[in-house]
Amino acid sequence: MTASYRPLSRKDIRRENEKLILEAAEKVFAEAGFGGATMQLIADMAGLPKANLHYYFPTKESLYRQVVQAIFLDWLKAADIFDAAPGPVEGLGAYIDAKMEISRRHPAGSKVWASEVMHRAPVIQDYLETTLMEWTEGRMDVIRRWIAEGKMDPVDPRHLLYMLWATTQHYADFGHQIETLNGGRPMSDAQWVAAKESVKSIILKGIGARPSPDG
Amino acid sequence: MTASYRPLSRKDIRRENEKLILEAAEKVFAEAGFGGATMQLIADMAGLPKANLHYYFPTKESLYRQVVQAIFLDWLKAADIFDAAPGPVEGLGAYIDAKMEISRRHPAGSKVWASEVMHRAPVIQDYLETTLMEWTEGRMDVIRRWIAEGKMDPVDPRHLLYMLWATTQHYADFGHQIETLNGGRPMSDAQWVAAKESVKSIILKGIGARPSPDG
DNA sequence: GCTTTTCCTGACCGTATGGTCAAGAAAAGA
DNA sequence: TCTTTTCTTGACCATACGGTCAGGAAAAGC
Repeated sequence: MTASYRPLSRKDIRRENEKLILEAAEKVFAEAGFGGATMQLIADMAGLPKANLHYYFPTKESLYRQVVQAIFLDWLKAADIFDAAPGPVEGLGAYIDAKMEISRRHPAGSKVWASEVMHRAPVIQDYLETTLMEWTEGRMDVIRRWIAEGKMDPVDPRHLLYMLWATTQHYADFGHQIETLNGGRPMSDAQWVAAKESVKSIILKGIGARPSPDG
Repeated sequence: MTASYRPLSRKDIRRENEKLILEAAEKVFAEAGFGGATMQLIADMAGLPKANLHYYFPTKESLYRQVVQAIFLDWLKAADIFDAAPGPVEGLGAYIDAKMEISRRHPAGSKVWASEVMHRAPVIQDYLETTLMEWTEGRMDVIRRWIAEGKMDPVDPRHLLYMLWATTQHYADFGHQIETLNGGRPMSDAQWVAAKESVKSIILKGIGARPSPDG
């Protein structure tokens, strides 16, 4: 019991407050956009005075930058499974599952990213040109290899990737529209399963993915 | 010659200025979001003094509302072809073509819509609940009919529609990302053709669309 | 020509926002 | 214990924004 009353160390305080602020900021940026978000709103949601935000993050833009960076790194991780897979059924299937899960659990992040890109990426253009470019080239190589090995039809790997991004992120970015068309109710567990299955089934069949013989 | 120097009538002036303002507003709202857009920016882009904007559109929100409404009506038109088609190959193929063309020619509108929905549709929620809901139900009926007639696989029509929206609008909403990944150059005519073909081919094959016998 | 209506616009106003600062509280270091 | 460093925060500031308004210009109506 006594241990839990030990005063927080400096490092703990900093880590905890930064996390609190970043989480609040992600929500507010997602709901209001960069221009519509205010430091006061973020402060209220984090339960801290506004001046305290400026102590940890000197400007609104620096706070926003860190939010976007965290999202981007999160997405890159989701694609690790891609490379190790023996073929498109396993690799793309798992990738779709992973990205759908992010859309479900982390919709605010997806919205912030979409907003940033739609506004011509003023903050993360360098990421697009370096990290994302390399990542995309690498994944296209994997797809081309699968095609060469006869594991799927010879589709354009670039547009396949765009379709994967578009379709999976749609469930986060347009979640409000989907909810409205669902009678005002959020998608149930069963509906999420159906969504994943629909997406996977149409895309995998659409590219003529053939299950690995040694799967 | 003399005719072209006739002073503009009141109706002409109004129509012309409103059009000028709406076009400028669409661009600015698309690039900066509702919160980031300023009446001054829109005025500058339209080449009019700010006070003149408030003469035609009393508030920023009323201007925004009209921009979003125009976009929505534009999209509804694009789906007329859907109903008349004998089957999914013609109907969905033409719909994909039409929406891809809008993404190419009218990307700002798509971005404004995306932004509005991402921010929980504060301005057009009623449209979602009425017009869009009815439109969606009607199109799902068409798809179900095609399925019943054996013209395509029994896929979930709802998620098929979401995939169509997501994929086609992605080329507008994420156009900047696509351009960056394309070496910083906008997609060429040939690349647009390839994009359309990729999307159509994967989706139509993915749903097992069978060409109409009497096509 | 005279009156009415519509259009135009520079100057102005209240407010909200991002950001600053000084002074104190609390932990760390010696 | 005394000093140093880090953290906290109410009060404050300059600016930019949405919106107003009065007074004039220009068509329309008669």
